[in-house]
Amino acid sequence: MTAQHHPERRPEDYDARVSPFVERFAADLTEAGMQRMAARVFACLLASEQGALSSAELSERLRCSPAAVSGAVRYLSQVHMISREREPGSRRERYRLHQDIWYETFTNRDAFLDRWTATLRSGSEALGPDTEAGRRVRETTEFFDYLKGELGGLLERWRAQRDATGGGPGGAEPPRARD
Amino acid sequence: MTAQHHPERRPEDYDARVSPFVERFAADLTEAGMQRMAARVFACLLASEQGALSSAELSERLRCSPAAVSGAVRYLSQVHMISREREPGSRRERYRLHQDIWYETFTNRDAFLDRWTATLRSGSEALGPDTEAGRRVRETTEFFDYLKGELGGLLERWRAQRDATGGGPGGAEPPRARD
DNA sequence: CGCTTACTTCAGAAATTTGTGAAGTTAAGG
DNA sequence: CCTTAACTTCACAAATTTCTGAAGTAAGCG
Repeated sequence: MTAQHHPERRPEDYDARVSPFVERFAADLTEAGMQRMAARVFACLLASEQGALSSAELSERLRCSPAAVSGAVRYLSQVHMISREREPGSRRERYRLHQDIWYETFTNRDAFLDRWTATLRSGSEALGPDTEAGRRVRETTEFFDYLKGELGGLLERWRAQRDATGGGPGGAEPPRARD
Repeated sequence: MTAQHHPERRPEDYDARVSPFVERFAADLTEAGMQRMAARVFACLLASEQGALSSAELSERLRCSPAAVSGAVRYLSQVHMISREREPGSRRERYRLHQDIWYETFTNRDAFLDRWTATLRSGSEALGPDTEAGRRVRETTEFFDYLKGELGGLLERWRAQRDATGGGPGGAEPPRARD
């Protein structure tokens, strides 16, 4: 019944060494506003050898019901942090972290920023151009606009830097096949 | 009973024009993980003429109990988004948005990033340097380190740009006295 | 074709968060 | 001093979130 097909570390290592990290990082994410189970699933995938696990593997490692996993992965794929793929010739589904997970995730934050700036713009109109409150809200709008504008470049630079470093000696990262 | 000492817009304007904005922006913040009442108080201060309100004013505008305001402002000052000041010769306290609120707020996010990178570093050790999971977690650590490093400069550049713009013609923003 | 596995959905129990009224504390002002 | 205003703290009620077991659906496999 246990999933030992992969050249992963021995299962007992998960509990002893990996689980504490998963739970701690999940707690960090939860504190920052993420749903708890979604955070646990995400952290568990991050710490998995392949960056992908099935529902059964997740519910075993996290000691929670398949139902809880189901809810969490639905959320995570809605916000584009994971993708779901079917193992061919099996009804087992695998939930996989996106390639370039942080690039993806932070890019999707644009949607948040757009909503916020829309709200703020309507607010600055309601307050009027000749009030201090209006000025403050306008400045806030400009801040988030600026942030949005900068974010893209920042992410690109990080990607470039990472790829440059990874290309050095030490064989850290084989240029991952796109599929 | 009503506070009409300030050259604010007429009180009825708050309900009709400002409150919808306050509630909408508060909802945006809540959706992003902020406590609801804290978000409402913050949004209300943002939309206030002076960037500062007393507990009574807040509980009137938000139609909530003084107790709820008390809890929210405690939280907001813990995370350094507002400061509390006493009006001299009065037992009325005012809660004031920090100057440079976004600069401050995002700078304080460093604490979050520090906690995350600490967790991630311990995780990459637990996973070991020769595993794909370890590599992934290490890359994540590096991403957040990079983010932290860039954030300071980004904020400085925004501040510089804003101050430059504000200094132009049109008298948009008098160089705010530090006190 | 049914059997079985793998996942999803749903109703509800449990836990957590949120906000209130009431009582308490502190300090201004007569 | 005593009164009163302004906030805080606390206990509890209400609302919300979170997770589970049970029942349902779909697809591989014999």
